[in-house]
This record gives sequence, structure tokens and C-alpha cells, in this order.
Amino acid sequence: MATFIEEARRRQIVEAAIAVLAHEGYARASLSRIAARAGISKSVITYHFDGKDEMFEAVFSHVADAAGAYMTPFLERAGDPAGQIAAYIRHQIAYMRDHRDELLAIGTLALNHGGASGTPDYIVRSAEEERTILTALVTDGQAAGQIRGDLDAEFIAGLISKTVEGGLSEWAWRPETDLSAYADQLIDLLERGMRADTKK
Amino acid sequence: MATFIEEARRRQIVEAAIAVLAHEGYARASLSRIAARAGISKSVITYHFDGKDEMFEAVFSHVADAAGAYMTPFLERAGDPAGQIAAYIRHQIAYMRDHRDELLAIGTLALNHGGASGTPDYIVRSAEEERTILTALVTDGQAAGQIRGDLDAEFIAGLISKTVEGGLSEWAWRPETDLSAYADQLIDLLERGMRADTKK
Amino acid sequence: MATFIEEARRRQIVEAAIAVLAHEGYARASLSRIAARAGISKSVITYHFDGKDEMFEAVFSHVADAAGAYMTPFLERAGDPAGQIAAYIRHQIAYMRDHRDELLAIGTLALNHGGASGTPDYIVRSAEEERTILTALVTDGQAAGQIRGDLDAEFIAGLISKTVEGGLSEWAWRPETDLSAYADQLIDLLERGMRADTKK
Amino acid sequence: MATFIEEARRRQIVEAAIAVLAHEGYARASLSRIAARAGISKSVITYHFDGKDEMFEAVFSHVADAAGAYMTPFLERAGDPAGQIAAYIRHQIAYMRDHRDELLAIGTLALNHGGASGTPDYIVRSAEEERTILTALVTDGQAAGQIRGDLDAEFIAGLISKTVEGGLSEWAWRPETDLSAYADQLIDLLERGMRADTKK
DNA sequence: GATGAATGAGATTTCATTCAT
DNA sequence: TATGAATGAAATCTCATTCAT
Repeated sequence: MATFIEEARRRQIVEAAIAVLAHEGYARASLSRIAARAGISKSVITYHFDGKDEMFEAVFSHVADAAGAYMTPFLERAGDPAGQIAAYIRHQIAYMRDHRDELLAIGTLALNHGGASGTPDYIVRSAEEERTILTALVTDGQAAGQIRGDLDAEFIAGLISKTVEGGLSEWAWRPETDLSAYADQLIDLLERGMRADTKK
Repeated sequence: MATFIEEARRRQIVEAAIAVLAHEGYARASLSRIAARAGISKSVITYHFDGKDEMFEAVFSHVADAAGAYMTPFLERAGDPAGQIAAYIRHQIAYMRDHRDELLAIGTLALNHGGASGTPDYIVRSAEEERTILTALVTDGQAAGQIRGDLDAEFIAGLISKTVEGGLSEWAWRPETDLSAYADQLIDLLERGMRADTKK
Repeated sequence: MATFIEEARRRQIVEAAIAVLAHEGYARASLSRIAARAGISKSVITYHFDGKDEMFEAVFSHVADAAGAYMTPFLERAGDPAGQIAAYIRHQIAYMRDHRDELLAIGTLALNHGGASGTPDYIVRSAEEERTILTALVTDGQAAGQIRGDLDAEFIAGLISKTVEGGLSEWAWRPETDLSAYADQLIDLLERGMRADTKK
Repeated sequence: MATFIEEARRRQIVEAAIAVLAHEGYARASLSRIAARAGISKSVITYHFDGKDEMFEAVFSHVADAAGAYMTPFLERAGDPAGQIAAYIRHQIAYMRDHRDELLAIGTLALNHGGASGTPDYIVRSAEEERTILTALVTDGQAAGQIRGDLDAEFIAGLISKTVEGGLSEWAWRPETDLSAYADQLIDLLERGMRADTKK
């Protein structure tokens, strides 16, 4: 049960996979390239993982779990719903800065991975989880009178999710993008757009 | 130079490619599958196109040009900048309804196509063109006092672009999505978020 | 529809596969070895056949059909049931002499081919067909009073089948085996063993 | 020289190999699968055996020796040659019932195992041994006037061998086969076919 | 203008074996 | 005595492309 070496290798492979996915894209993320990036032989990957699919699942879970774990405390601490939404956006975007490749990697996995049987469960579940959390925040905000009641909570949740991700792709595309400013602007714009005005 | 047959064949191939890209994804869009979908032999594709890359370029241009041509009149006609932005969003989203596969196809091309030398020029140029148009609209809106001057026009342009595309992916993911409602909500939210209030 | 070249290539591949199966066994009958034997590239095989399985099916059908076609007239011409059984044995064994590799090939396919889902249908069907024919002959012989009625027709049919095949493997194992003599002795022994004696 | 553990492990591995060979066939009998069936690690096999070939030799010898040891007393006890042949058939077939997997395993080994240098010696020798014993029995029967002198003893020996094995494959293929009845019918048929009639 | 045929490159995966511990 | 780790070889299959017709 030399879990140590095993874990180290798995992490090493996952990291190499993240790098290849982020920098070369899904279509080029072959076992050869990933192994080359990790400096190991191709068969080491199939030794430590059941196959390419299982490895990608490990990549996805590794990143998604870490991101989820990072976000949780901020959401809990952040006071009222509007504050929580702002916290969500701000910290998610802050997190991107330090985990660019990881998030790009799972992004491309979410978009491309999945064969004849459709998108893998763990990806679908992850997406739905995020959607559920955001929808609840919006609904709470509406109940608290902070967010206009006529807005469709699902729509807003989707919008937040897409625009936060948009920050990442903007940054990936244009490295000079200031992510903090992006977050600030996004929060400001959404708050103005969503807030229940005292008078219309 | 039997341009007629030539053109017909190219269109047929482009349409098959669109269908495969939209329904099976970039990674599965092989010449075999595209030829099979078109009911022709694989080598017909390499006869009419220089290779896979050139064919994908034709796909992209075909769709992007058509979408651009569709949008132009609406932008010109639409009065003030805020109205133009709304028109852009509304008509782009309306266009999606009738050209779902085409837009999904170029979406996946934009995200995945590109080899060692990076994203192809024609894709980059197309993205930048859209960005330029939107940025100009926002700048105009600011000049006209309709949009808050403290907003970064580039940021807003990117946001519009991403949220419009978001409508497509939302619809692709959840077919029950009402795209008209999506457009209305998006316009409403952005207008409130962007408008230069008479008093803060 | 250049069926000619297509057919020629398929036959060439099938023949190479037969040679490899017969001389090197199922376990060594890889596409590489078969292609090498045929003097072609590996991918020519997957071009002309859907895959290894389909190619093996072609091998099996090619041989089984030819053998069946060869046998039919002899069975029809051969008079009474006992004569037909003798004809079956004699001609089947005679056929072996000129089609050693083919029959060894489908023999090893019958024994080894088949993955998780069991033996392929076409092999099962072929085996059952032969069994049905032989069983019918035996039953006819019993009805005609030539074969003892207390014998289990199925058992005899299986015995004939196995002992005829036995001639092939005997010959493969010991090339000095005289197949004609083998057939004569087998017929003689079976006739004596099966015949309805006038008195016990 | 902890022969005890060593022997236990070897037996355990041999048994797992037998199970895999019998149920999944030669082509699927990989060290991985055998180790998995035994619930041990792959390298345990290569530790206790020099390699796959040596392990298969152990499998073959284990089964062939046990079957031989089982048969010997029956052959010695069984009176006249015809009785010995009947005993051989009956007890060999009876033995099959309790050792189905073992005999299927060495059957598939005999047919498939063997590389560039042909069938391994130990398999050839085992087959020849059986052939020798049977041939001697037939010759004895002829000398004793129980079996027609015009029969080729080698032929008969081969026939017995193949038809007895035939019982196993019949049973493997159709589990409802009654092996005792099979033995009875086979003995009856062979005796009638072989016996030196008082008058022709 | 069209396409069947061929093929090398490269993909994923299984495998037997070696080695260090 | 045992085994996790590693790996190169080889397996099947897919692919984009070239070529002859």
C-alpha cells in the first residue's frame, strides 16, 4: 500500500494532463503528449489509471474539488445573499489567477470530453451543483428583497456562471486582462442590473 | 471552372461538417464521419478542399460571414447606441434559433481548432471584429450619455459577447430554454447595469 | 464499384489470414503477421474489412461456404442414408487434402474466436447446420432400417463430425497420415458399429 | 526452501490459470487475468514461475499427471484388452465430469500453446504417451483375437482418443449432455465396429 | 470531377517481464 | 517471499493524406 509513491505519481500525471489540456487543448491531449510532458513512459499512465477516461476524471475531480473547497468558506462567511454573490464572483475570479491552467483544463474537458454516451456524469453533476448553489443564492436575494423578484433566478445563475468563466477565457485570450478589475466591474454591473430599486 | 458543381459540392461538405461538429464535437469531426454524413467519399473532401484545415476554414467563414451579413442591417437601422446593443443581442440570439448547428460548429472550432501554431488567423480576426464592433457601440453609448462613462467599454463588449454565446450553450444544454426570454432578460439586465442614471 | 480489385484484395487478405491461422495458430494471428504474410500494410486490412472480427468472419464464411458447396452434390447423389453418410465422410476427408490450411484455419477460429460475448453467431450457426444435416442422415438411416434404432442420432452425428475433423488434426500432426485410408477405416468401423444386424 | 508455502502458492496459481483457460480461452489467459482470478499480484506469478511458459507447463503437467495417475489402476485391473479399452473410455470420461476445467485447460494449451519453435515438448510427449498406451491396448486386443486384425491399431488409438475428447467438448458446448450415456454409446459402437466377428 | 485504394503516423490499451525494495 | 512500479513491445483501430485511374 505504498500510497505515497502512487499518489505522487498520480498527482504528477494529473498535473501534466492539466498542462497539456490548458496549453494544447483537448484534441491534442493524448497520452503520449501527457506522458512526454510528465517525463514518463506512456504506460505509466495506464498503470496508475484505468485508462484515459479515468485519468481525465481524476483531473476533473482534482480541480473541481479543490475549487469547491476553496469557495465554501467564502460563501458561508459572506453575510447577505448579494454579498455572497459578490463573494462568489470575486473569489472565484481570484482563484482563477492562481489556477489558470487547472480551470482551463476542466473547462475544455467539460466542453469536449464525452463519447457516444454523452458527457460524463461527474461533469454534469459538477455543473449542476454550481448552478444549484447560484440559483439558491439568487432566490435568497429575492426573498430578502435585494434582488428584483421578476428576474428568473435560473437565468441569473447561468449568467453569473458564464460571465465568471468569461473572465478566465478573456484572460487566457488576452493576458493583459486585469482580473480584479474584471471582477469589480462584473459585480458592479450585476448588482445594478439585479437590485430591487426603491422606485423604478 | 464549373463553378456551379464545385460550389454545390463545397456547400454540401460544409453542411455535413457543421452537422458533425455541432452534434459530435470537434474531437469526433473526422473526414470519415463528415463524408459519411454527406453521403460521399472521403476523398471528395480532399479534392474540393486543400485539406481538413482549409475545409474548417470554409466552414467558419461560411457561418461567420452569413451571421455577419445578417447582423449588419439591424445594427445600421437601430437608432441610438443602446438600441443598437439591444438589437445586436436580440437579433444575434434570434439568429441562433435558426442556425443552432452552424453557431455551435464555429463555437467548437473557435475553441478547439488550431495546431502548434495557435488559433488560425481567420478565427482570431473574426473574434476581434466582433469585439471591435461591440466596443464601438459601447463607446458611442458612453459618448451619447446613455452608458455610464466609468465602465470599461472593452469589458462590456466582452460581457455582451460572452452572455450572448451563453444563451446558445444554455439552449444546447437545456433545450427547453426560451431564447426570446433569455434575450429580453439579458437586455434588461445589461441596460439597468449600464445606464447612466440621472442621479446615483 | 471497382469490385474486382476489392474482391482480389479481400481474397488475398483472407488467404494470408488462413495461412497464418493454420501455421501459427489463433493466438499469433495478428493483423501485423497477416499483413506481413500478404505483403501489404497493416492498414490495408482495416481498409478492406471493418476490423479483425469482420475479417475473421470473412475467412470463416469463405471456407465454410466453399466446403458446403463442395459437399452438397455428393450428398444428393449418394443413394441411401448409409451411402450418404459414407459419402459425407469420404468427400469431406478428400476435401481436406486439398484445403488443409483452410479447414485448420476455421477449426482454430471455431475453437478460439469469440470474446466476452461468446462464440460468434456465424460459427455457432455453421456448427449447428452440420450437426443438423448429419443428424437427419442418421435418422433417415434408422427409418430405413440401415442403422440401429437404439442409437442416439445426435450422438452419432457428433461422433461423425468429431472423427472426421480428427482425420484433419491427425494429418496436421502427423503428415505421413494416409487420409484415404483414414476415411476407409472410419467408414468401415462406423458402419459395423451402427448397422442394424439381422441378428444380434 | 520453504517448500510448503512455495507449493501452496504454485498450486493456487495453477488453479487460477486452469479456471481462466477453461472459461476464457487461451487467448485471454493473460497473467493479469490469472492473477486477478487468484486474488494475487501479477508479480507473484513471475516470482514463483520462470515466466508464463513455465507456468503453463506446470498447469499442463499438474493436470496430465493427475489424470494419468487416476487412469493407471483402472487400466491394470481391467482384465482383457477389450475390457481395458472400455475401462479407459469409461473412466476417462468419468474423470472429465469432476475435472472439466482442468481438462479443458490442457486441451486449449495443447491446441494453442507453442511459439515459433512449435508445440512444447512436454505437450508432445504427453500426447504420444497416451497414443502409445492406446495403441498397445489395441494391438493386444488384436493378438488376443478380440479385435479384428485388419484394423490399423494407430488409427483406432487415435479414434478413441479423439472421441473421448469429443465427449468433453460436446459437454462443454451442450451442458445437458449425459456423459455416462456418451461413454456407454461410444463403447458399444466401438466394440461392434472393432470386434472380430466369428463369421463375417 | 471524382473516388477507390493504400498507407504511415499516431491513438489507446494489454501484456510479459524486469527491477528495487 | 512478495509486490508495487515501471516499461517497451505489440496489439487493434482511426485518421489525414497521397496517388492512380
